[in-house]
Amino acid sequence: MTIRNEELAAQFDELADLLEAQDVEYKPIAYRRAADNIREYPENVATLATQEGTNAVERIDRVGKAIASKVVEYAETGEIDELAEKRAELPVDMAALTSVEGVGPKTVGRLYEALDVRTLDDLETAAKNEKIQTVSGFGPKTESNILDNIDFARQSQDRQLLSDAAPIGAAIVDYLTQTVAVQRCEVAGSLRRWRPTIGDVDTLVASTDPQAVVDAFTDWPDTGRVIEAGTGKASVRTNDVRVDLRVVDPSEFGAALQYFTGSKDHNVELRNRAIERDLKVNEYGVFDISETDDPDAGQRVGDRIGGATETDVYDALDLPPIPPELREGRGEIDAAAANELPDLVTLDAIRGDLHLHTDWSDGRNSIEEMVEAATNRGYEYVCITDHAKGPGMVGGVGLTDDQLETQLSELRAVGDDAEIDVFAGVEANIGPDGRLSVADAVLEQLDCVVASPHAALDGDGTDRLIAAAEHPAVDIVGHPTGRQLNQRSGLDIDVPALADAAAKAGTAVEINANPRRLDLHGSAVQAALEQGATITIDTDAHGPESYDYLRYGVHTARRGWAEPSDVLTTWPTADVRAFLDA
DNA sequence: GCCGTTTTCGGCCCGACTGTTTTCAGTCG
Ligand SMILES: Nc1nc2c(ncn2[C@H]2C[C@H](O)[C@@H](COP(=O)(O)OP(=O)(O)OP(=O)(O)O)O2)c(=O)[nH]1
Ligand SMILES: [Mg+2]
Ligand SMILES: [Mg+2]
Ligand SMILES: [Zn+2]
Repeated sequence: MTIRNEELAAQFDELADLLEAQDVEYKPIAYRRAADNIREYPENVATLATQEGTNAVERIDRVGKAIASKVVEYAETGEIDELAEKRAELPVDMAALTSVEGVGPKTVGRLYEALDVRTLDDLETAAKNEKIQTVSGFGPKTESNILDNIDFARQSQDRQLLSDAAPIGAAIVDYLTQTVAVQRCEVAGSLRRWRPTIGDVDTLVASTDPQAVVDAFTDWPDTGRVIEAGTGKASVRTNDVRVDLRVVDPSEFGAALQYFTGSKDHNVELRNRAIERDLKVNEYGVFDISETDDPDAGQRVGDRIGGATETDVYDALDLPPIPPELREGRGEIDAAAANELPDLVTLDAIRGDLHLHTDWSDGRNSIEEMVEAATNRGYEYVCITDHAKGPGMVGGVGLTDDQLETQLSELRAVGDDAEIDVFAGVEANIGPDGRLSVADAVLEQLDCVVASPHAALDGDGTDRLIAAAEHPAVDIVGHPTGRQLNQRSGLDIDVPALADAAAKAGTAVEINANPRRLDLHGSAVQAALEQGATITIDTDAHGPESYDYLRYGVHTARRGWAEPSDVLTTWPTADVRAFLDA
């Protein structure tokens, strides 16, 4: 069983926390940055470590010799010596304890030393028995806050789906916009960057009366508990999610929007670029501090260069504006500096959808209804790809080879009457051995074959998917990992290897736009494009209303640096037909 | 521990809020 990047990253996050508890400087940050990059790496890092050694691992940004050798150590032995030592010195359930709001590594360290607190249960007992307030530096408020927050920490803390968080963001923006003191209000954070999952809803307001805005915010009918409420910043929890608010003066809105949109890594990189230029960037603006004695003297020291708009901020750093979807600290600042930012794909550029279901399998509508809805959306073509029979098809919904041939004639008949082009396709299952659930003789008659995994979604899927991508009849590898957000992580894939094979075989790799999937995700798309792969954005709609998933797919493509020409479904019908025929 | 179109050593983003403290540490964004 391979070690997932997530598991590997968690080791370094824990080591970071243990070191921070011991007042070690800088290393915790170094380990966390490395952990973040390992987590996002488009190949399995443990496999890389075993097969190619430390040099290959050191290619990961922020991973140097020391961390690379620890990666190899973990991949080979399942343990990291230094981590084991630190755990012995501080034998606590670090992840659980720090999941309590307001409890960080230092608190964990001190409560272990003073009260032998190792687990959430220990923490609860200590708080209930009023032991925590006896520790110096802690008081009754800290103790009761901890007690209040323990129950929440015990619940699973899933991130919200983008599609669930978006309406919450719209609701709070709507509410705040009606507040008199609010001049402008925008969603920021991961929601503005279209991350597939959202930790909290970040909202930015421009106002000259911050207190009034914070008051309105905590009075919001959806507000459950107020986590904190200061003069220009507040956080609350609704039933579903945490909502953060930041309020700034209208003249500072751009700098604040830049700050609050993030990502954190992007902000740090941007601010470092500022330092190189004797500038300071914060959420209030860009400041020239070359003539300033003490740049740390306050938030607005130096000569203000700008900050009314986001473009001001980037401009002051000699950069073109960077679209929010790119702001993940994955090379976008270097690309911007070199004027090599991609010309990102847009919703308008999409001309069709190549992965759709009807009531011939598990869809809710007829072929005609799906085609009509696509026509009304202004599409130039669709491809109907009902499930073929096979593993993972619940209740035997899939079509047999005979049924597929029957449906093919039906699709041709509908196509003859339709205003748009109707391609005949199928969604075939990719078995664990890479074989498809439909006979080659049937596949060859169809215009477009989507091959995708539906069962046995554990472990490494690279060989399996490459086998499918190289099948002569296959045109698209659909939802490649098979992940379901918050449910299952799906197959582990060496994305560059899959993309390379797909590019050579003339097979497209899908971004499945269903917001429960978003598969491939942004950084995988970026890796795939680097190998020259063609991407297709499909909704996998099982009814006309699901065509609206498209926007999640398009923004995921943008997160993967995709330009229109990279995306098959922006191509005109004739070019798509040529791609499918080839 | 990591990193480098001024560096292979000397820096490492910057600020708000809370609770505890009598001036700041910890946590979080
Ligand atoms: N400069 C700087 N900005 C930060 C830092 N932490 C957070 N931010 C900014 C960038 C983030 O996108 C923004 C909102 O913070 P969040 O913790 O909500 O992160 P974000 O929304 O990106 O992800 P999330 O889905 O909420 O986990 O605040 C930091 O340490 N330094
Ligand atoms: Mg957020
Ligand atoms: Mg936030
Ligand atoms: Zn499907």
